[in-house]
Amino acid sequence: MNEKLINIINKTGILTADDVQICGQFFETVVIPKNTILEEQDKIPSYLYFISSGFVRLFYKDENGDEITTNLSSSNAFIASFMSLIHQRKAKENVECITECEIVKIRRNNLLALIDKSENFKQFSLIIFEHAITSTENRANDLATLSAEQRYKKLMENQPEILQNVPIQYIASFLGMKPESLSRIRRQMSKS
Amino acid sequence: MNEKLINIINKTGILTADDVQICGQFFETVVIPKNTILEEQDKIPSYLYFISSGFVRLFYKDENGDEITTNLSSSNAFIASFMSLIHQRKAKENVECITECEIVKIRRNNLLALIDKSENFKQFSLIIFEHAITSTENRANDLATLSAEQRYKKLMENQPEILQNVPIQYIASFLGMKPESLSRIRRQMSKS
DNA sequence: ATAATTTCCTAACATTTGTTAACTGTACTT
DNA sequence: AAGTACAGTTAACAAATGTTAGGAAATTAT
Repeated sequence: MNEKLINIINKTGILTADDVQICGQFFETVVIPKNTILEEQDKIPSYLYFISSGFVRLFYKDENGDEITTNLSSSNAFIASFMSLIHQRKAKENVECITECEIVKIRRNNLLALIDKSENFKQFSLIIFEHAITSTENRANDLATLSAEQRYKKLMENQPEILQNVPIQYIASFLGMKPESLSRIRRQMSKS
Repeated sequence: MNEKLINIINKTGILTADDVQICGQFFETVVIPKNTILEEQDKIPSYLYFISSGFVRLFYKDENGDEITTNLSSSNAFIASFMSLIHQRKAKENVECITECEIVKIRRNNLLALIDKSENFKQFSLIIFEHAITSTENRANDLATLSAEQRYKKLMENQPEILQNVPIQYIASFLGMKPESLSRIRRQMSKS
């Protein structure tokens, strides 16, 4: 199985070597070209994804056709249209590879089987899920309490690799501002 | 058991009459005075709450001691510090009754027992959980894409009862703006 | 009931962010 | 290679929101 995924799993300390062995049967590693849509808005998603390398975003198209980026993730993160994946509902968002990515994926039914089989894996998947929710909560609270500049600075500190590899327009959308505003903020910061 | 809770349960069509019967043993109805903290930030929460009547908020104190309201709920909604309740972790937020409330609550261990016993109840609790997550996602997306005035109008349309019963300062915080800004928006809207 | 405290509103002003439009550079097509 | 589209930047201006300060109204405490 993918080495980075194994590392992440071991870091949690939840899964035994046997558990990891079993997992390996269900995870599949694939290389995905830049700009590929992995899961599509309004369709029922099939996979949970682990990003071994590369950059992935979640986004939805609003009523005006504008793309709203709701999540930016990179190496060692799990990503999916979580709620829709679990409930087998139409996804509210697209999952897209921004760069070429090495992706480790597991089908929903296999994921559920693992969860059902192993208490450890149930715990592990809960943690993945919790990360996703925490990240949404943090985005909401940051948008509610921080200025555009503060939000950008926070992203710089927490996920600097994003700034180097993700188009500015996606970053601006994720941070809840217009690309022109983000441009201005970057320029002003580079002055002082 | 509480009638409103039974109605909500029946609406989903998931639980049988027997299921509801069993639930009744674990849910407890209480009347809570105004301004009571049900669960406290940085402590491990114990209960899942159903609001039979009244208004409840989630809020956290930030590093400056400012209170940030992250959720405003009223009758027929479930509320809790969900992730912390499930994982038995310190809560990131307080759960507070804004008005006098009739609350139906269930202890975490009983909730887990029900989930474990009944596939139906597992499904039901997943739906409760999904609502909570969807509401956080919507808050984030609204904060990212709508102006302060648009956010207020949307709240007016979706939860008008909130405006009559929740202090303006909490509403402003929930909507990610200063109370003075909300005041101005309300005044300007009342003019035209 | 009165006083004290808190909430809400108002207004003037400052700051931030959005809008529009033009321009540059880059990537993609043919 | 030329042409076209797209992404990012810049600047001037407009609009929205924050800040500060003061006062009115409501709530709570004495």
